[in-house]
Parts: sequence; C-alpha cells; structure tokens
Amino acid sequence: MKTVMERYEPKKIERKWQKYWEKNGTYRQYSRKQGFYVLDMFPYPSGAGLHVGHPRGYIATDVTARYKQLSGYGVLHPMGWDAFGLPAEQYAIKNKVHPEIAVKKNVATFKKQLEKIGFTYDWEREINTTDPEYYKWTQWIFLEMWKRGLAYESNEPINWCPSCKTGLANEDLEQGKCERCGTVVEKRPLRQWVLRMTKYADRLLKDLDSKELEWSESIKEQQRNWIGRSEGVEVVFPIVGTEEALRVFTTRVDTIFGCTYVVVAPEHTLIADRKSQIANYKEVEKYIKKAAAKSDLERTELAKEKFGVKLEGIEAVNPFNGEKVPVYVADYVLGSYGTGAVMAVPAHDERDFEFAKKYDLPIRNVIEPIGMTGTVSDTFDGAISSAHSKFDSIITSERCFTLDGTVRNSGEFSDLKSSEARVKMTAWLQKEKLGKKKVNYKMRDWTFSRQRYWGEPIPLVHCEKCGVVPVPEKDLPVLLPKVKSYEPTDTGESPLASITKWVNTKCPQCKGKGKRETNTMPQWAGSSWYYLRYIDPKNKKALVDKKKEQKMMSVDLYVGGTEHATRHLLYARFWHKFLYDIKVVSGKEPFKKLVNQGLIVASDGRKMSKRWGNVVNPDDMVASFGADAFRTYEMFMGPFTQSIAWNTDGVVGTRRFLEKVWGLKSKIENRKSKIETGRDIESLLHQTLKKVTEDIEGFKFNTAVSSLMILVNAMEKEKKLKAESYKALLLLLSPFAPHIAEELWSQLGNKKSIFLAEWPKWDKKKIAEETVNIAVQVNGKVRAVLVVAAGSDEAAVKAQALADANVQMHIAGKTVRKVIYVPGRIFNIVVG
RNA sequence: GGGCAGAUGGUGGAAUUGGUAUACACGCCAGUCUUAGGAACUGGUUCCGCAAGGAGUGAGGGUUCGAGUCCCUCUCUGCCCACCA
Repeated sequence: MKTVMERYEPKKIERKWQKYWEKNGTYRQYSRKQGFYVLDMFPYPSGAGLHVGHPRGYIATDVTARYKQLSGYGVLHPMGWDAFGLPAEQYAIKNKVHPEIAVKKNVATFKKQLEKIGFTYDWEREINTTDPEYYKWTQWIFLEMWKRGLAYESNEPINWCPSCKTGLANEDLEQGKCERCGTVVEKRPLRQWVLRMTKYADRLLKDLDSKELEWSESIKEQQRNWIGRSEGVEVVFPIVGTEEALRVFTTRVDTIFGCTYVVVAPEHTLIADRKSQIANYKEVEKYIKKAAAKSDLERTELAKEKFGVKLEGIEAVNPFNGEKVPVYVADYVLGSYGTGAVMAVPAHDERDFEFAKKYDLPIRNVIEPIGMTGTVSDTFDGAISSAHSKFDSIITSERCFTLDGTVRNSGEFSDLKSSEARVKMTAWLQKEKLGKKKVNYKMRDWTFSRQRYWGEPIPLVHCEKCGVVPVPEKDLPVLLPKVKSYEPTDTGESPLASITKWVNTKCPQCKGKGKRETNTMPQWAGSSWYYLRYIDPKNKKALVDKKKEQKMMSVDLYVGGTEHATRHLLYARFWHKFLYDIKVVSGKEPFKKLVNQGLIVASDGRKMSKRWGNVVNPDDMVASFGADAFRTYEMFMGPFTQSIAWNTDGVVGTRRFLEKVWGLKSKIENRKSKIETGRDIESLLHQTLKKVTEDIEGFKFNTAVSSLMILVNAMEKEKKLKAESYKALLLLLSPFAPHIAEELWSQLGNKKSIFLAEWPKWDKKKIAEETVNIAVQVNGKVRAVLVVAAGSDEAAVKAQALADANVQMHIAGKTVRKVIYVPGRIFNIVVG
C-alpha cells in the first residue's frame, strides 16, 4: 500500500546528491572521446564572500556543462582563485592578518558557498595563483619573455597612485584615476619592468576578426579601440638654421598645406636640445614645469581650454611648400604618442582650431566639403552647419571642417579627393625622403611591476658584474618571503626591498654578490594563463603537457563580466600568443567563444556592496528556497547578457514550479493501467525538447525555463503521464535543477546518475499539431480565430472565414478587394 | 565629444525574426481548504468603457494587406572610451 507522498524538501536531498556526485566522480568523464572545456572567470576571494550576483555566470556554465555531458562530451569545468594583488593585501592590512591567512580563510568561505549551489566543478583541479607550485610557472613565463627581450627595464614616468603607493598600467586607470581607489594618478619617473605588448598589437587586433573567435561585437570593439591602431605618415619638418628636423605624425597628410604652426609635447627632446636657441626659454621652462605638475586628469578636464607657449627663435619648414612655421609647446600634445609632435592644421582639426583661435594663429582652409561647388552632397549632412554653406565662410566660421573632402590651395595636389591626396603626398614624401608611412597604436607596453608585497616576485637578480641575471629554472619558484610587516612605502620601493636577508643573494651566474629584484608582478599576471593550468594542474615538469590534453588546449566557452574587456582578456590573449610563439600551446587564441553575463544589481538599482547594505547572500537563498529553485530563478529572471535587478520574491515562482514537477510523479501510469497520453502533450513535449535544446545552446536560459514551465503546467492538467514523458522532462530540467532531477530519477528506479544518461532528441513529426489556429483579420485587425486542420488550403479557410458572424459584420456593405493567406498563421481580408 | 546597447502591463520579461502583442513568472484582486497564515489550491488581471466597441510596444512620420520587428527624424536611459594628431 502506498503511503502519503513525501513532500519536496530540498534540504533532504541536495546535500545527499552533492556528496554522491563528488564520491562517484560523476562529472569527471574525461575519457570520453570528445572534450568540451567550459570556464568561468575565476573569482577574487574577497572578505565579503559571494553575493547572488556572482553565481549567475557560474550557473550558466554549469547548465551548459551538464547539457554537454548529457550530450556525450567529456566536460572540463574547473574553478580556482585569483588571490594575489591589492584587494587581498588591503584586506589583510585592514584586518591585521597576513594576506596568506586571509586568502586561505576567504577561499574557504567562497568554496563553501559555491558547494551549496551544486556545481559540476572538478575540485581535484582547483588552482590558486598564490600557490608557489602555481606561481612558479607565472615566473617561468616572465623569464621566457625576458629571454626574448619582451620584458625590459625602463625609467620612464609612469602612472603612480599615491594612495595605493604603487605604479599602475595604463589599463588600470579610469579617467585618470586609480581604478581601485579613485585617487587621481600622478606621473612619476620610476624604475620598472615593462612587457612589450605593443609588439603583439597588430596580431591582437587582426585575430579579433578570426572566424573562430565567437565574441560579442561590443567586446571586440572595445579591444579594437583600446589597441587604437591608426595608419598615417611621419613627416619631416626641418628646423631652420640647423641640420636637425622635427618629425611629426599625422593621419591627415592631405591637410598639410593648411599647416600654420607645429606643436611639440612638453616632454619633447627638442626643447632641451635647442635650449640656447629658444629666446624665451625661462617662460617655456615655467610652462613645462606647470604642465608636468598637472595630473592626467587635469589635462583631460581642461581639454576645452588649450594652453601653450611659442618657442621664440625656432621655426620649422613645411616640406611641401617650404613655408616657415612657428613651433609651440603645448600639453594638448601627448609625449607618449606618435613622435610627440604634431603639425597643426586649425582649419581641419578641432584641437588645433581651438588653440589657433586662442593665440590668434592663422587658419588656412585647404579642404572643401564635397559637393560645395555643385549640389550639396548627402555625404556630409549634419557635418556641415549652415555657416558652412559657402566654402569661403568656413575659414572665418565658428567651426572647422574635419571630414574628408576635396583638396584645395595645395599646389600640384589641388583638386584631388582627400583619400587620393594622401596616397600621392605619401608617395612624394617617400621619394623625397622627407617622410614615411607609419602605424601608431594607442595601446602602450604593459607596466608590469608593482611596489607592493602581495604578488609574484619577479625572478631576476641584479649583479654588479653581470647586470640583470635570471633565476635558473631549477630554482623556481622564487618564494615570496614570509614577513610580519608588508605595508607599502612612499619611496617607490617595494616593501620587499627592506628585507635584506631575502634581497641579498648570490648571482646565479658569477656566484658573486647579487640583489634580488624587489618589485612584484601585477594582479593580472596569474590570471593571464590560469586556464592552461586546469588542463594539467599537477604537472611539475611543464606548464602544461601539450600531448596529454591537446583536445582541451583552448577554452571552448568562457563566461564572465564585461569589465575585463581591456585588461584580463587582452593580457591573456597577449600571453597566449607568446606561449604559442614559443610552442607551449598549439592555438593562437585562448578563448574560442566568450559570453558576457549582465550584472545583477540590488533591488535599489545599485551595485551590491557592503557599503550600501544591499547584499543578498546565496546561502540564504539556498536555505529558504533550495539550491535548485535558486539556480533556476537566476536563469529565469531575464536575458543572460542583460543587467537586471535582484528580486528575492521571484524565487518563489521557480520553487512553486519545482513543487509541481515533484507532484507530477504521482501521475505516472503504472504498468497495469496503460492510459495513453494525448497527442497534445506529446507534441508539446517534443516542441519543448527542441526549444530547451536550442535555447541552452543559444544562452537563452530564461525562455528555456519558461518553456519547461509551460510543459509542466500542461502535464498537470493530464490525468496520467507516460513514464517516458516524465523522464524526458527530468532530463530537460536536470541542467537547471540537478538535485531534484537526480532525486526523482532515482525514485523512478534508475541505478545510475541522470547525468550519465542521454539527452533526449526531438522528433520533427511529433512536433506538428493536428489542428492550427488561424487568425482572421479584416484590414489588419483580428476579427476571428479559426481552428482548422493543419495544412488546410486557402479555399477551405476562406469559406470558413467568410462564414464567421463577426467577420461578416465587419465586411458588410464593403467590397472584398484582396485576401492574403499565410498557411498556419493568418487570413487577412482587405475591404474598401 | 565618440562608440555600443536599450526603451513593451503595477514589476522581471516573451513574441516563430514582417503575420493573433503582452507567453512564462512576480505582484495584485476574488474565492477554496484552514483556528490562522501562506512559500497551498481555483479563477481573474494591458488601458478606457456597464456594454457594443475603441486605444495600445518612448515620441513623430514613412514603407506594407499587415510593423514591437524594416526606413527616416527626435527624446530619454545604461555601459565603455575619451586631447591618440
């Protein structure tokens, strides 16, 4: 006799199955023929723990991982910790614990939180960037780069955050402020290690267009903009009365006849070199000092107003017309881009235009908008204000014309189109040896050293005799010394510099006295290659065994936030290309497909943060609703790539849904009473099979869940269910709600895990329904809905439509002019 | 200033890509079981209107038998970049 059915109690089943899966290695099906590598951007284990926003991406990869395993793949889905860097160190300083201990504690918290949600993670492959066995290889990669001249020492001024007390890379800035603490960044000359990322600029750019790279257009565009390739020419402007010349970079050589002065950046060497020739050197020097004191932010904020000083006594010659033009120094020209000098064409460049107006410099127009002499062309609509209605008026107007057009007043190049003029003028320059084609990038080399404690030591030794010497591979890793005090200093020296016992060492080459490099690597070092370590996490001889896991060499699916567009994702691509060049990896790109999840914000619309007190902890969600309801809700709440506000009330809905699935068990027919399920439920089931399969593949989890809800609602209305139908439902549900699916699966008498079963396939024939609804419209408005046999012809539908009372009412007294029939959808009667 | 998204009920969002707008869910309303409650069950829920009917996807125009979807103009919101010559 059957007892009253047990209630659905997640607490009773979730922990049980999590233990079962771990014990049985359910998700370690690596021996399967085909592999699939699905990866989450690993978290930074902060002290605050996870909030409900974090797992959104992890759940999505988990759904995909489970679906792929059910589809026959051996899935690699690992997790680890990115634990070096400032946040961990600052947390440690604030809480007066050593970072190593803080990290250990935080990792434990994160892991405990993750385990409750029921992921397929293979914890045997867990990695931690602060583990010496791990950072040994981070150091190894650095040395390989150093050996090939890709890591170099520099003393150039770099971004210095006075609050974090460390140098920063360009990528670490946000509008001239430190990305971490918001402090305005200063320029500070500092000895530092730099990675020659610009050497890879072209490849980093070009490979974005590779067909194999399935990334969102917006991330690719962000990387393109960051790399900032621009093609132009370097033009030589001889300096009057000297053998020297000023080289300027321009993308608009077609405007060069409109050049009325030249501007150099305050850092430009011309100023010091020609000191004696500059009549107003004192004034110039004062200006340069003032400019140097300005932060990048100030330079940017004052962008509207441009200041500069004329270098009295210096003139440059425009190579095209031999005209002598004055030279200015102004900080609107950047020392670090191009040649640090520009030719100013105020008529056709906004910045030059503003500067020229301020200092009353001549504005000479040499580009005429196309169509000005004839009819106004559409090409420039909007670009040409009414003030520009006549060519001549442009010169004196309030605006300059910055687009391409027809070249005028430019000697032999007059009357050419801008694009043609650029080609011919460049050719002329090359012939006269007064210039050459040049490509410039906005992206800079990667400032790679930090003056902080909690990072990978840079494995180099400074020796008085031998210079910079690498630590031999057999001596790696260079361990980060355990110290009590690791607070940063103001001096630009790493706190490691004061640990003399560690600093003083033997030169690996001459065995004489040597000093260790005391700078550490930036936070982004460890994450630039971590995806490779998961493939072969225990390997002590090599970073990764290429032969062993060739099939996993690059990540098939990578999921994470968009905030990494120009840092982690750029750095990892750079390192991967380098590792490809030295034949450590076999592919050119690390991440084939990239999907960016939308941010989950708090219900008040703000980011979840301790500061606002709006953090929702996933532990609480699991405790009140169960992991399955929580997981399903995160997938159901909205489109995956879109940002969305958290709403705890919504979890109730997915919990109710799971209760219904649980309840359906009682409807399963037993062997004795073979009640046929209707055709309706069968076609709906197959429609759902198709929908859920396609939606998981397309990352449309919200509609996958809703289609499951529709199926379950329909099943509830049935008196009996075929066991086969119910099994199919459980399989479809299992990626989203693995615990309940596994529990019900085993209650059906299955001995093996549901995740070792096979994903059901839909049958095209069974999807088709016997009858279809046809909307009958009169002049585009729906007046009736007919139920007709599938595949009815137009005549049959027309007869039925015209017989409908409501339709008759709307066409009464009018002439039917036309009918449109879309089979299976619509029948439109046009009357007039 | 530039680039990329986006705007649909009270709320989150669907819409076979030009074919019945508002699926699914939350919330709300009414009822049922219950001493009570709801994270239970049943029904209802775009707006105006008693109804017939009409209006309706940020605003305005266009193409079409038919537009949330395509084209033009505009408004607003979010994210990213920003003196890069």
